[in-house]
Amino acid sequence: MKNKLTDRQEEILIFIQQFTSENGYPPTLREIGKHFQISSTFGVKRHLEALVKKGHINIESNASRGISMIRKVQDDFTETSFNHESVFIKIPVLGRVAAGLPITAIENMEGSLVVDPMFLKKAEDAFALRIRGDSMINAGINDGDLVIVSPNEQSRNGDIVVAMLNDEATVKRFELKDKKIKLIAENNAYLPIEIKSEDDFKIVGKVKGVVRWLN
Amino acid sequence: MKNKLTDRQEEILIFIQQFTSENGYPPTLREIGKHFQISSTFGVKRHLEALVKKGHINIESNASRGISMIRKVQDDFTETSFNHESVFIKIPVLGRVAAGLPITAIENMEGSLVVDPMFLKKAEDAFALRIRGDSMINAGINDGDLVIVSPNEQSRNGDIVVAMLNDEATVKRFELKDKKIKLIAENNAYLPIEIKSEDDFKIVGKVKGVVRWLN
DNA sequence: TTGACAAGTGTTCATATGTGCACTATATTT
DNA sequence: AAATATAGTGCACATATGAACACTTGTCAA
Repeated sequence: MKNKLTDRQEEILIFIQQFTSENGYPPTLREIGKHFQISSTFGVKRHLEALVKKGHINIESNASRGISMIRKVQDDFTETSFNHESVFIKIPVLGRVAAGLPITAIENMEGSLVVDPMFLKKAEDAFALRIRGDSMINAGINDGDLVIVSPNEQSRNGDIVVAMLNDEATVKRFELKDKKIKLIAENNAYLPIEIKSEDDFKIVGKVKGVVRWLN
Repeated sequence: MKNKLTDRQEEILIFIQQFTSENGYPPTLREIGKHFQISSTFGVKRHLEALVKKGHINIESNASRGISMIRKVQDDFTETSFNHESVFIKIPVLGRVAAGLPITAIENMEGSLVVDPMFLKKAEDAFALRIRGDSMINAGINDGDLVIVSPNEQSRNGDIVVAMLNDEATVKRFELKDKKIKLIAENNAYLPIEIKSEDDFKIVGKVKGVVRWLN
C-alpha cells in the first residue's frame, strides 16, 4: 500500500488539491481533463481510481464532484487541531427537570459538556439531559445517554423532542396529525400518548444529538 | 451588505458549512432540501439566492455542487472562543479504515470532533469512526453514528471493540471464552464470528463512546 | 518477446443536478 | 386593503457529469 504515485498522478492530485482550495469545491472529471488536455473522461477516471487505490483521495460514486482529499492523520493532524476558527461550545448537563417550571429554571446541573461547534450553533443555547428509562431504545437512545436539546428550534413532525406533560418531562417522538399531537415512544412496550386539550403540555426543545460514554 | 439572515437562511448556511466540512465537497440542492424537508429544489434555490445576495456564499451557475463559502472576518466569537491550547480535546474523525494496515496508518480523515476532557484523557490518542450498517443496533449504535475509540486501552470480555479481521474493520462485542475469540454483533440478524487461527485478526481499540447528530 | 502497466482516444448512456415557471400560504409593512 | 418578503410545492427541461466499453500507444522489466 506504500504505492508510490506516478508523476502524472501526482500532478493530478496536486491539481485537485489546488482546485478545491481555490474554488471551494472539487473539480469534475472533465475539468481535470481539460486542464491536462486529456480529452476522454475515462482517462481521467483511471487516474482517479489509481489515487483512490493508493489512498490519497476518496470518491463518492455517482456523485458529481464527489472527490474528497484524504488528509494523512499523522503529519497533518497536529497542525489542523487548533486553528483559530474553532469555537468550543460548553453546554450545561441537567440531571433533572424541575416540575412545572419554565425551562430556564431547570435545576440540578450535573456538569457540563463540550460540544463540537460543527454541530451546534453557539446561539442555540442548548443543554444536555440525561435519559431515564428505555422508552426510546428503538431510536438508539438508551438509559443513561445524554441527549442534546435545542430549545430554540422549531420541532417538526417526526422529530424527537423533550416535552413537558403535566409536570413531567419526557423524551418522545413528536407527531402532529389531524390537529392531534401524539408523543410516540420508540419501544413497542409503550403506547403512544395523545395530548388532550386539558393537558398541560409544552415542548421544551428538539433533540439534536445523543452522546453516550461507555464504562 | 450587512443584511441580516433569517432563521431559515442561517440554518441552511450552517448546514452547508457543516456538510462541506464533513464531506470535502458542498451539497446539492436536493441534499439540502432533503435535510430540511423541502421537497422542491426551487425552494432551496431561493434560499441560496438570498445567501448569495447577502454575501455569504457564492454560486457557480450551472455547476453541480457549485456552492462556495465566503469567509467573513467577523467577531462573532468573543466569549467562548479560542481558549489557547485549551483543555478541549480534538480528535480526528476517520471515515474509513484502510485495509490491511496498522491503525496508525488509518487514512481518510473526514474531519474532527471536539470531545469533553471530562470523558477522555488527552493522552489516550483516541479517534472517531463512522459506523456503517446496523450490526450493533441492539447496543444503541446505529448506522451513521460516530464511535469514539481508544486504541491504547486494554479490551476486556464484553467490551465493544473495533477489530480488524482479514483486512476489514468491524465494530463488535468482544468475547473470549475457552481460548476462543468471538466477535458478537448486537443484532439477531448477524451470527457471531469466531476467530480462527488462520485469520488475520487484530483489535484496534476499545469503543469508549458514541455520538450521534440528528438531522 | 511476452506481458504487465501507465496513459490516452472516442463514444454511448444513464442519471445527477441546476434552472425556470405557475401557484399557494403566511406574516409584516405600507 | 394592497404590497412586499419569506417559505414552500410540483413539474418540466436542458445539461453537467460519472460510468463503461473497445481499442491504441509507449515503457519497462522478466
